[in-house]
Amino acid sequence: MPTPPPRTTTPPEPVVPHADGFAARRAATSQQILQAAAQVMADRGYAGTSLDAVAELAGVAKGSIYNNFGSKERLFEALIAHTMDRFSATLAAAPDGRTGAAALEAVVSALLVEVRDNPAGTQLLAAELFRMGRTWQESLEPVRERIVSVFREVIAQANPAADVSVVGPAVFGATLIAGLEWRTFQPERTLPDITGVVMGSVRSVLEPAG
Amino acid sequence: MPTPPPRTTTPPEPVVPHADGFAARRAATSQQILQAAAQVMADRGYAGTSLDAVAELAGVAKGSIYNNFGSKERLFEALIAHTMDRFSATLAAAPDGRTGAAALEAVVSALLVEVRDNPAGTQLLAAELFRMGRTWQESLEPVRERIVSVFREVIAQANPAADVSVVGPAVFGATLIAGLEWRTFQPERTLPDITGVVMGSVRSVLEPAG
DNA sequence: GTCTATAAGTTGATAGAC
DNA sequence: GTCTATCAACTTATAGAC
Repeated sequence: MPTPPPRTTTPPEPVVPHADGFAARRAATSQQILQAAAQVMADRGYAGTSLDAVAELAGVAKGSIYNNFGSKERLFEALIAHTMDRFSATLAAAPDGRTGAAALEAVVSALLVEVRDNPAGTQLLAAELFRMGRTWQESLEPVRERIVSVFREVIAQANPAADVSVVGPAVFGATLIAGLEWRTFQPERTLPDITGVVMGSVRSVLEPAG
Repeated sequence: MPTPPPRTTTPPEPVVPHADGFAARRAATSQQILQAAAQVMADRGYAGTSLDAVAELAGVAKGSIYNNFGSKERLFEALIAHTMDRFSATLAAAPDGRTGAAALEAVVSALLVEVRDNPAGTQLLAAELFRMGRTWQESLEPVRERIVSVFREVIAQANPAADVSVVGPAVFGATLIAGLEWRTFQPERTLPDITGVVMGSVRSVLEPAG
């Protein structure tokens, strides 16, 4: 019986069994936890949110949060990142080739849509974004920057003379606060209606200084 | 955020001062506590703030907080009320007989001054004002209303055709967010400078719709 | 100023899914 | 056989009492 020739290549990697199934299961519970965390944290804030509440709402055990995220802080950071990816992608894609006033209107409208359709994410951002203390500044600053930069850039393109470092945040703030007012107190009004009013309020950013 | 154990005794009455000397002492302690609470809560939020930290920063014993305010929640409510009285009084008084664009500019400038000179109060408002859950809505809604109403009224006076229920919040948001950006990232710029840029951004609210 | 009751973050050990 | 979710115990921080 001839012996097999010596190996000339490295042995095949021990294929991880059921890799896809495990990953899918893990992703599913992570999503449940993130969704629950968004709801609870939007209402109570980071410090006010207990992992017991998140676990109960998500329908998982508290230990699962640690399996998936490692700590409360990292869960929060993942939630911020997740929410921000949504926001940034939506806002950045909104102009979609448009320029000038049409581009700004698309961004304003996109933010209003997020305020309307993603209340938990919007509230989380609004509430935590303004915490300027050292505590969260490092993790939240890039988030704020990504959002504001979309406004800055679309305004700069439409009106190169604009002082975008102040005007950008101003238009962002106008849209955000008007949107919160809309969703909370006048939900019967339509998106084009509110978009038009906000654009009418800030349209002078597209015009020469006066 | 540990929830307080159930009370076994009745809460201490918000003691009515017996004599003027005592009242003055009490008022001084209350002020110190309020000031410390504003600083800590602006950074950490309500739930993230421990009364130990407030007491230490204020230089008083923790028991003094209970003597003066009765509970953490009532301290927070007093802080909100105190901050709001400042804001409302300042904003409402800002027009000082002016009308039209000058009145709006005075209000915008007054809010920017508050953002610059009262950072703790501003941050506390910005962070807690947008918490829409049932938790604080009852105590914070009147606060939001008082601020926004100043903007609504001055705009309505200047331009009766304006849709103030949306435009008011929009101008408030524009000023607040631009002010935060100013204070945090461009503190070297002057108040008239920033006031001018914000007014330039929203000046169309004073003009007929277009 | 000190003490207590308690809530909530964290951590293995274990059962269960794939 | 691995990887994931669960549960109970541990540890710390803290609101409120005295």
